[in-house]
Formats: sequence, structure tokens, C-alpha cells
Amino acid sequence: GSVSDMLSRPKPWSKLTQKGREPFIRMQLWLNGELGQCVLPAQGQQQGQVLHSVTSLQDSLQQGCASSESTPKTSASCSPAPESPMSSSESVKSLTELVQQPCPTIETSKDGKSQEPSEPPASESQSTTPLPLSGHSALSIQELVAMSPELDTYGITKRVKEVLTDNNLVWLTSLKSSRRARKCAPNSALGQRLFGETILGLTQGSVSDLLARPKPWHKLSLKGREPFVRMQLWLNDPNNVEKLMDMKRMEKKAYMKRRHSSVSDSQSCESSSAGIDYSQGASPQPQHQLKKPRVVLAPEEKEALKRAYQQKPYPSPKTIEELATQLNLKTSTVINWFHNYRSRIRRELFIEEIQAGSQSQAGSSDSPSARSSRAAHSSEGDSCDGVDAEGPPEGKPSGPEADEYSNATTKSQGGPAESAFEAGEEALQGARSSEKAEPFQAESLEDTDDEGRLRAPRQSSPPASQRPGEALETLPNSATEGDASTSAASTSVLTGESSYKSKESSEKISSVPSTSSTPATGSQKANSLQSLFGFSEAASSRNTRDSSLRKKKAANLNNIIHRLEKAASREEAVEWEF
DNA sequence: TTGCAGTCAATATC
DNA sequence: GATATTGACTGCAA
Repeated sequence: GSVSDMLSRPKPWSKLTQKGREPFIRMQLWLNGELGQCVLPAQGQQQGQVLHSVTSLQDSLQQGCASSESTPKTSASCSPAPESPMSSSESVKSLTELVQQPCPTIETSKDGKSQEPSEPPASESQSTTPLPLSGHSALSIQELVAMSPELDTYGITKRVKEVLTDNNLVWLTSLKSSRRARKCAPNSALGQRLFGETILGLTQGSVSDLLARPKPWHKLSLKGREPFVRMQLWLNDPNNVEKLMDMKRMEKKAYMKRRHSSVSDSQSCESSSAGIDYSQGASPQPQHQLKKPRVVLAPEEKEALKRAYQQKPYPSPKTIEELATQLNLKTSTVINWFHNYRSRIRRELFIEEIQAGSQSQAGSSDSPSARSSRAAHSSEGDSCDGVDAEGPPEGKPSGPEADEYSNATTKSQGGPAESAFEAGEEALQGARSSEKAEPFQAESLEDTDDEGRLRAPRQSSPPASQRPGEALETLPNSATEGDASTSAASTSVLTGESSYKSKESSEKISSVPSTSSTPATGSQKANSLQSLFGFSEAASSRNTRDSSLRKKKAANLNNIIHRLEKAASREEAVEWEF
């Protein structure tokens, strides 16, 4: 079915995602008949710029089949060529790299009209993929990732941002507040988009996210590490900026050319139905109709979801349904929201930790990644992980950080106990008096049929006293009413202090060995990688207590609830309440 | 089945 | 117009 659809209704190259391009690459490979010849021709100046990657790509291709790690199921259909004897990742790279290579000769439109000119920036930018693999062409990016030492993800992104901003390639939020910075921003900044497309193979949004909220190395999967390895390689490339500048110039040139041609050909373009120019921003009507409108949650809905999250980071399906019903949202939307929120909160916490750490360790290039790694070798008592693992001394007051869980989790919702629901306090003042008697309880959604706890009319913003989830704020007060076993848990959940030994802690502990064992010591490749990446690692692991406390609290809250709930669901699901 | 990692892409924000 | 945000999706693992 997919094949039929693809053959009858191919999407233009410029509209295809990397994954979507894969089948066309495969078809092209198949059409070429010989994988070694399937290196897609680079155009003009781009060719030189992609020389390295093309060379390595050819190396890879000549090894054999261009299978894809991401699509192992289809690798059999790829080509009869044998798998590379060197390593599977060689062939893995080939297609992955291919997808990022220019493909001007591939015509995906049915009428044979090349789509390439329709969006030169995309195709051209992708054409370059100037992975500085020179000297390492035998290594695929996956190999590099797999064998790379632990990288300082935060440091890398910091340096990338510095390099880009120093060269006026991008301008970042941190600079936005400065008018001077805005003035300094180039008129046509190269930006995250081109950097992402050419260097990382990611979209602008992903790049932005990645640069702003890098995850620690030890928490990244192999795939997740890839962009950082690419960034590191790019940083190591002495001509990185020049290449990007060239790219920028080419893109601008192509843009001007396209614009010029589009103006002169506007008539024909408009009249062309088959060759609809998808990339011109004039999305075709049929496609537009097929598009699902993006769901945008209203602030009150978000608030309600956040409150629900604070009660139950891992709501049961029934709770989700209740939430969806009462917020008039799709169940999948609520599910997605919880997934995304949990995921993003974890990253927020990491960033906070970094920032707190960097503040207390000015001038240090330390990173949580590095810290966690060091902690594996350091004494438990004072190391970051040791602290994390052990948590704060029992009963030790958290002091001013008591409300940082919420700051980390919702940025504005106060602490888990008294301050846990301070967000929107003013708007909710009335609610407290009027509806306090009927607090929202996530669990109660499951156990009762109470209505009116979450009223979030999608069309209009309700008055303060009727805002959805408002009654949630009273929930913590009821949380200590559980039985003895739950009481302790609830208390810890509410205070965010005790019982810190949470999943997060154990996760971190378990992650330590993995990070410390990343490189294969003694391996020549590993050694060369060490020199290749040349990352610096600071030696300090002190003063991470404050930042780790935040992390502890949030992790504690989220995971204790989840674990206890799971345990409870096995035994006394009905009685379990917070 | 559930949760997560990673990512895209539409949209909001600056 | 560039960047930030975020809902949705895919693939994977437990």
C-alpha cells in the first residue's frame, strides 16, 4: 500500500522528511543498479563542500548495501549487495548520509519536473552536510557516536552557540533582550535552520531545542548523541564558519535566483496544477485540507493539566479520559501532553542544574555529564551522584528551595507543598473560598463521578473561580490523609524532601557505570577519538548540592508518586489516594 | 500496553 | 525573518 501510494502520489523532495526521502533514495539506488554509483551528484560549488562526506559516503557505499539502522526491516529489500564486511554501521551511514545529501536528480513528482529548484535552500543546504569527517572517513557517524568518549553536551552546545553568535550566524534568545544584539543580528542570519539542516540534519525547532536544552551525555541514546558528535566534529573543523558562510551565501544566491524566476514564471506556476510548487509557501489546497489543524491548548487547559500532573504525573487511562472529557480535549492530546511534559521537565531540571552549577563554579567548563562521570569515581559522600543517590539528610530542611520543584516543573507553580499551587494565585483566590470544599483530585476522577472539578470551556476563558483544575490547589492538604503507608509517601511527595531515593536517583546511579565505561580504553580508535573530540573536562564536582536538590525534589515527586501508585494499584487501587 | 527518546513541523514570540 | 515553544508522531524497550 505504501509503495502504491508512493508511486502514484510522490511528494516533492523538498516536502519530504529525511525518513520520507529514504524510499526515494532506495529507488534511486535501485534504478542506478549499482550502489557505488548512486552517490548523488552535488552541484557546482557544493560539490567541493561535500567532498568529505561524499568521499566517506562513497567509501561506505562501496562497502555494500545501503541499509539503514532506522529501518532494519527494509534493509533486505534495499539491494542485493552484501552487507559491509567492515561493520554494519558503515552501511548504516551510507543511507543516512545519503538522505542528507543533495538529490537534485531525483524527481519525485509524477510529471518528471524536478522539484529541486522549488526549494533550493533545503536541498542545497542539505547538500552540503559538511561533516568534518576528513581523516575519519572510514568511520561512520554512528561509529563515532558509539566510540566517542563522553562528551560535554552542555559545553558543546555552549561553544556552538558561541561560535555561531560570534560570527553573527545566529542570534539567540539570551541576546534578544539586548537591543544591541538585535541590531547586530544579521539581516539574513544563517541561523539554526541552515546549521541544523547542513550540520546536524535536524530541523530548526530541533536545533533550537537541542541548543537550549541539551541532555547529559549519559542520558542520551546513541541516536541522541549523534547531533552532539556532529557538533563536536563541526567545532573541530577549522573551516566550519567559512563553510557555513559559504552555505549562507549560496542559499541567498539560490533564493534570489528562485525569487527572480518565480516572479517571471508566476503565471505558469499558478496555472500548473500538476507541478504545484509546494515549497513556495502556497500550500496546495488538497494538502491543506488533509492537514490536521494543530491543537493549541488554552492557558487554562494547560494550567489544569499542570495541576493534574502535579497530582499524578502518570495518570491512569481513566484519569486521562476524565481529564480529556472535562477539558474537552482528545484523549490522545492529554496523553501526549503528559508525555511531553514529563520529558521536558526532565530536561528543564537538567538545565537548571547546569545553570546552578555554572553559577557556583564560574569559569569551569564542568558539565553534568562530566560531573556524573566523575562522580562514578569519586567518593559517594560529596559527589554529585553520591549526593543524588543519597539525597539530602533525612529531615533536613530544604530551605528556600522548597518550592523549586514547581519552578522546575511548571516554572511558575510554586512548591510542592504550600507553594505548590501558587501559580495563578491571584486568579484563584476566589476559587479557594468558593470551591475549596470540592478539591480536584486526580484519583478522585477515577473513583468518583464528581463533576465540575475541571471546567475548561474551550471557547471562553472562565472566570477565576471557574478555571479548570483550580481546586487542585487544595489537593496537597488532603494528601496526608492516606493510610500509614501512603501517608509517608504522600508526605514526601508533598514536601519534596524525604524519601528522596527515587527512580531518578537509581537511574542516575545506574547510569554512572554506563558513562564511565563508554570508551573502550586501549583501543586505537578510541584513542584517536579522544584526540578527535578533544573535549575538556573540568575536575570539579563540588557545589552541586543545591542544583541536585532541585533535581531530587522533582524526580522524587514524580517518581515516587508513580511508583507508589503502581504498587498501590496492585494492591489497593481503590483506596489509593493522594 | 506503556513510557520514553528523538524528532518534526506548526505556531507563537521576539 | 529568526528563534522558541509545543502538540504530535515514530520507533524502541520493558
